[in-house]
Amino acid sequence: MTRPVGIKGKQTRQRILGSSLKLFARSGYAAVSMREIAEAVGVGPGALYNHFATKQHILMAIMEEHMRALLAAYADKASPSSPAKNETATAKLEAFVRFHISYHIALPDAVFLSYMELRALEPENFKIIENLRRDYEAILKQILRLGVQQKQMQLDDIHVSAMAILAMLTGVTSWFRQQGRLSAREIEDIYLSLVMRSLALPSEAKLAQNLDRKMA
Amino acid sequence: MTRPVGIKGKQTRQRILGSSLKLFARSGYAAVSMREIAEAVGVGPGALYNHFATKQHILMAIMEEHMRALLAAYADKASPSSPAKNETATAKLEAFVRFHISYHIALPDAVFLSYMELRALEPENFKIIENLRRDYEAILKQILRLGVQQKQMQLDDIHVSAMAILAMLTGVTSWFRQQGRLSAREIEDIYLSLVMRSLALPSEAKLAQNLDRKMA
DNA sequence: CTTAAAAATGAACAAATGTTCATTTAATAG
DNA sequence: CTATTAAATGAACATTTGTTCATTTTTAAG
Repeated sequence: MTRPVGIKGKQTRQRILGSSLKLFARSGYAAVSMREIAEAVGVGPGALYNHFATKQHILMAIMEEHMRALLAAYADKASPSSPAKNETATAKLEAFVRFHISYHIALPDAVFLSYMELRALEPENFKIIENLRRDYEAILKQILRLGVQQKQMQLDDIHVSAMAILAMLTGVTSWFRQQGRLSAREIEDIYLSLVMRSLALPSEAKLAQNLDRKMA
Repeated sequence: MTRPVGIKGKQTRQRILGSSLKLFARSGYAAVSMREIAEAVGVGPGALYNHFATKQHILMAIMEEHMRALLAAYADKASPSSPAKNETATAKLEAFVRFHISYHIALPDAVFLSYMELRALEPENFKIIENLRRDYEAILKQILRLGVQQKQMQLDDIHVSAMAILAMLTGVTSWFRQQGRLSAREIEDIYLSLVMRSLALPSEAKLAQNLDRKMA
């Protein structure tokens, strides 16, 4: 028996991506062999090459599809619900934080992998993923810029603030466990509160203001 | 010629650790071969085994020494300058944030490695590093606990807040470049400001308060 | 100066690596 | 039903892997 009954090609492709994602996330790209992937899929080693030219192509497919899905999911969730132009920066930020946390909690492996294995990408692939990442970061930066412009937020540096907030939010995947003490919604609320306060206007956050003065 | 003149053993050990750190940080533990390390050190492959029993021992030595150095550096910097008991939680937090940022900016490779390659550690080694990491996290948690107790800070959850702040601070290593637009000190200030505001007392951060209400 | 320990060499080993390929089977279009 | 294509097999390939070891050289102690 060489080819199981009732199996179509596209299905196998998806199973390869799924198994690879799990294995790469657990052990790292370099530490996973094609034979391990094949075994996890339940297939011979050679079969993988009917769907992907090289191991690198598998990694790239996972990362690119994840980044595009992330951007598409945000576009879907943010745009149609209410016309973006009419929203305040604060409301947009809340939507962004909630989206980011819930999405990252739902797909921890893909997020973890896309962050950890950037260095395993060949230069041209790296550029593509890096650009998609920049597109996503640009969303938050734009919200912060709008918040400053609308005098709803105070911050010292758009870029650093965006990087700091994203690192904080994404970090949730490193400790969150599905059966843990807190629900996804509770974690969303806690992170949202931290982010909102960190950008509070100076006139309404006197403690922070005082600390700033003390530092100088 | 098999053994160069004027080379003592301890020097080679340090050069192995240094070269391995760079290579592991750049490409990942699994992607670096013992031959690459040997070549970087300027030595034959067999020589490595005069100093470390296995590749895993090299990784473990780097990580353990880094974590112990981190804890020792904090103890050195925080304790002797002023008796810890008399400091406010706010002052302690400022010291912690400044220490963390400056230390992580100074040693980005070691920090990056110790975070990224935890999964490359064998179970018993993992436990040891995880415990050292917990010791470090406990420092921040204790400061937050004190801040709440002294009514200088407001936060929803000690553990989540600590994880969020640490992720934010540590994230600096992923984008900071030594010759970049901002100096280390400027970055310290920006992060400090973000952290301080995120823990601002409710009475003094009405914007955040309002947002909290809106969420509920 | 002699001698034992420490350090370095580089060839060698078995195992594992990513990938290829001739072959066989299942699915599908005409 | 037939012919073609897509999918799967598993043995085979050349490299590369972590590690060992007999040997040689340097260091340092008595």
